[in-house]
Amino acid sequence: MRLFLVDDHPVVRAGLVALLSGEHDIDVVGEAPGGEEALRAITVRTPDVVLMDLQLGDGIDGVEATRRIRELPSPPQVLVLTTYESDADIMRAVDAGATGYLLKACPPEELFQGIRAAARGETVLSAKVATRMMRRMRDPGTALSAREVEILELLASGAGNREIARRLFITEATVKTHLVHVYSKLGVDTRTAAVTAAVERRLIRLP
Amino acid sequence: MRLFLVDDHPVVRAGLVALLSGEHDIDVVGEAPGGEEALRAITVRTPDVVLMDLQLGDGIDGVEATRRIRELPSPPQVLVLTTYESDADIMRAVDAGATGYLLKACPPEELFQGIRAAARGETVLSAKVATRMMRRMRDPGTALSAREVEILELLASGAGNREIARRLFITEATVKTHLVHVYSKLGVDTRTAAVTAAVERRLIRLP
DNA sequence: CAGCGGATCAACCGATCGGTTGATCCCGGG
DNA sequence: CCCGGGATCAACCGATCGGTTGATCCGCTG
Repeated sequence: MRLFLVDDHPVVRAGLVALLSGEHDIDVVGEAPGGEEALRAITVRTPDVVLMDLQLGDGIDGVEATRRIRELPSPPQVLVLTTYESDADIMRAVDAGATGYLLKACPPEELFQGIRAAARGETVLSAKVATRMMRRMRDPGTALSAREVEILELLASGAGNREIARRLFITEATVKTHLVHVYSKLGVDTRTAAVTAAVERRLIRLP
Repeated sequence: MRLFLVDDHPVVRAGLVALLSGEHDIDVVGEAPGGEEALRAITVRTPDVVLMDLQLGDGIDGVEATRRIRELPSPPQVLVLTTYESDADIMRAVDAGATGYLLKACPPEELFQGIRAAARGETVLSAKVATRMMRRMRDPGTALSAREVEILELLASGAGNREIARRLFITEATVKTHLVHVYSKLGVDTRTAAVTAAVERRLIRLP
């Protein structure tokens, strides 16, 4: 099974290579520190699975890299391996076409099995990630939509309604409508309280 | 030279061991995923240098672990190796007794040299970290007063000016004056942006 | 197909916020 | 003793926000 690594930290790439050297059915056929380099290399190394970090320093981020990889002809599976478990990160990664979402805190054996499962095209999620997704499914009444989470992230950056509208290519009226829903679902009535509630519930993550 | 690793991610520990195996003057004499385990192990492994991550999952964080290690009799040097370069993290780590502060994004060779320098008791800083510290020294006018931090904490709870005034037994006018100063010092112009800036700088902590 | 929920937009209005100017009080250092 | 800085308060005003009502469009599901 051919595996390609994408992570901006040399230490992590070296660690993955070292850990995977004991798994003889998994061959690391290449690695890259950023999304652009990965896209170029993947077309010639033809991996079965790409192990992708979401935070990639400068250049495109892991979500955008995942999206472009999945748009290639006969693309490899993309398995996200990252530190954070916010709804915003998970939803975006899945939307971009990721086959799975594992946390770096997971034990190595779970990582190995995840890579093999991803190669078979199976969806693989860390226990904590799966729990979060399940809770979202069970009570969709209180779960925020993807759009509402986008609003929250811009809210957390300190943007006003006009700025949010501009960045999402919608009108202020729509932003306000979303905000009313967000406030209602989080049980708050100010933008600041919404941000702190969202951070505490791990809906979003402060950079 | 005897080195001890503290990092909650098995992948990172394996990576460091793999990278350092090529440096024959550096012996990894132990490793731990958390601060408590590290403290117990260090007393018997007697390393010269401890390589410390700041984010350690559950339990005490890297700063607190560093402080306790430096309180041991004839303690090892502690070299911080972490992902972030926020002013607050740097200041807190240095205050806790860290010998140096390196970023995980740095090239491995810089890491090797840093470990050797730390073993000699020299202070070692990543270039970006050194730049931030210099700017911090030159511009101390951004320190918030105790009262302003109190205001920020109530701000983060989502309280309006009236509520803040009531809880601090002052008038709304005074709250507004404090807010103007807080905005100015943090370089923002909305309450929400002030909260996120304050959280990132660790001036306040979300519950 | 009918209906539901999500996303979009509009208009209105009172409440709150952000910015400005100016003032008093008190403490501690030069 | 005077000065600076922090904390306190006041009044004003334009901008923004929060709440409400109502509407259209689209995709999914029973």
